[in-house]
Amino acid sequence: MKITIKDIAKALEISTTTVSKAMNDYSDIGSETKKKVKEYAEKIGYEPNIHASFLRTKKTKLIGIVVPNLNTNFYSELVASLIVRITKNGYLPIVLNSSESEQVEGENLERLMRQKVDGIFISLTKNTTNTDYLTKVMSSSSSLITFSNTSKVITCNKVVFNDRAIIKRVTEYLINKGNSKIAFIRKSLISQNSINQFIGFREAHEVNKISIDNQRIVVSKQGTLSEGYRIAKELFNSGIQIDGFISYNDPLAHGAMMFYKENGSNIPNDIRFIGQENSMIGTFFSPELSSIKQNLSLMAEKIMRLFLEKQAELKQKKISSFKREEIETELIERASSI
Amino acid sequence: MKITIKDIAKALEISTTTVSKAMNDYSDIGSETKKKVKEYAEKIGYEPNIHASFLRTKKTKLIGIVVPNLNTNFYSELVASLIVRITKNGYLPIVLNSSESEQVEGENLERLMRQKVDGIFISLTKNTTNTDYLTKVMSSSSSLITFSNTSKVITCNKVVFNDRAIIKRVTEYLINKGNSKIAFIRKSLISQNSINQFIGFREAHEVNKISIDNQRIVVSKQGTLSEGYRIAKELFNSGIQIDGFISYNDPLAHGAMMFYKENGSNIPNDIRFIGQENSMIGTFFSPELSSIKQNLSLMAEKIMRLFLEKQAELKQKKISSFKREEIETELIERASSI
DNA sequence: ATTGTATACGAAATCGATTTAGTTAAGTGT
DNA sequence: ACACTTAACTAAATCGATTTCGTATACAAT
Repeated sequence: MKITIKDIAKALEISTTTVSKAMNDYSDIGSETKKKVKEYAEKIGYEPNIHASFLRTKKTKLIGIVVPNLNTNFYSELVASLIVRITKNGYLPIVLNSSESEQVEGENLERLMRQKVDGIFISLTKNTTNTDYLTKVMSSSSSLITFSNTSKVITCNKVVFNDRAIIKRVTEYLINKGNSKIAFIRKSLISQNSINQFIGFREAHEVNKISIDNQRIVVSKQGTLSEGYRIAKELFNSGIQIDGFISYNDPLAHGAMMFYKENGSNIPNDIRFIGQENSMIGTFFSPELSSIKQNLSLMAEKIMRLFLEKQAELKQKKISSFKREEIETELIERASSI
Repeated sequence: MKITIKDIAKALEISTTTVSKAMNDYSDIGSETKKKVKEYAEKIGYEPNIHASFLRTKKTKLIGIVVPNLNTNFYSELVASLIVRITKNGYLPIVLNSSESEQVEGENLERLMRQKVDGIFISLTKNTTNTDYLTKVMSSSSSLITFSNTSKVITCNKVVFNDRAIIKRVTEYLINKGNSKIAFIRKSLISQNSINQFIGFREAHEVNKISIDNQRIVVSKQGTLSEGYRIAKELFNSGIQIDGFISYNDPLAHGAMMFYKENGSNIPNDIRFIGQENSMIGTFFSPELSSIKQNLSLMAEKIMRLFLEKQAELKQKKISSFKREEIETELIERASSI
């Protein structure tokens, strides 16, 4: 029941060449013929075979998405947002999950290159240091865009949040409220994402001539409510005083807030809390959690736009430079930090 | 830089036919030759071009996944689990999200058929009534497996949880504890998933000769913490008494529990609460929430196994019947229902 | 009348594999 | 010595598009 250009050619008594050219709007086909071909194609429900055309065009209309952990609100929402853009533009997304494993990440990139996808959108795991696979992608025919968590080492298109700037701003916001013993919970010591945030944290302290106590800098892998609670408890039991708390997501801040609340601390007067990702949970329990809101939809939009620009440039054989786009984020101020 | 069978043929001074057959373990190629070909292919890093071989084999090694809402813990975890199985078996997943829209769901199925994926794994939206697209898939060459939320109307492979049985069991569990005014929060009135759960709920009442008050049956679309809270508040303000609460996820139960707690109810003595999906949040706040735990990893495993069996049968041109696999779930009993 | 130039179309090669239908050479049985 | 297998290999067709290189016609310019 499959319909090919041959069927159209036969029915319209023209050559397959003409059919193909008509469908692809070649300039050497008359407008009458184009119309006839397209109308008949539509009528009999002809769909060009993507795999056959790949042989000549080298285009698959496939885009690979690789994320470190799909099973998080952040990435599942971002991926969902990307999927909408990708399909709207006539592409199809192959979604792969690295499960925070650098090795799986490498395997995923290999799989995508083997499939000859037109583009790869990747956010690196928090452990990734080896960029060999990325370099391999760069020298392949798929165009690469790294997002959210990228790498300084590789030169390619990047779309990131203003990690350094927002954390600097938020830290100064706390400092201006009189806080000087701020705990900072980071995702990893390696990921660029986390490094940038920490630089912002440090700059805010330097500008205000406040010293940072490394004991208040904690790395949390799980990033869960209960880990937030545990971290707070450990800080408290070790006698490390804090009057501010900034973490890389909301559950951590929430868990920590629970502990201090149970411990009789007055929030926000004794300790101010700021999370990230602005999740639902933050608004439901009292006091409501201040949080840094990232516009995931906008990030998806910029990634897609960058990709489409790149494709257009490739078509015109322009040599394009690489862009690094930084997306503004904002602090949603709530009771936990007022 | 691309390596084809021609390169191997030339280097080894044999025909491309022999190379192809050697790579695919045809029986009319000598074992010596096979070894030589495979070793050389490995050495120069040959990868067969998937799109070229599609032209003859009609196999893409692509599987489509369609879920109603990727941006939920349930589906993002299930999809992540499916991705692992799919890639482990040499396939690649195209993930699409229907955003609970029947129309988008139809478009997604069309896209996947156009791409000629080998299989489609789909969980229907809660509004889906039209199964025309599914029928179209069934008559296409992609094998279809519906999971989690499927349809009674269509005949195809199905993998579902024991929705009816578990809700019946859980309802009777509450009835046996003396509860007779149980609220039941369902996802939709249409989805098979939700219908099955409601049937279980009703059966438990019938067996125990307890009548159901329809005012305690609520449909919640959002399924969020705040909606759970709102629903509880509305029940309370309407003077509808309840002594039990079963919902289709955890946030709903949690939100409702918050309201009744604030209202001075003693949990679990006055009201018992049971959620579903056994999410982290349930264990963190007091009282801990009882929840029905679904084994998503097992579901992913069964879906993949069913697909691989089907592929094997297709290869042998066996005509296979359709299976409906039901996966056991369990109640994780915690303080909210003891 | 001749040359030039668009305009509209098509034959055949091509992409990179698989598969059909042989072919060749060696071995087997009588 | 003959027909008959069997094993190992290959030329050519094929899948369904795109693209290159021509060709034919009509019309304008010289």
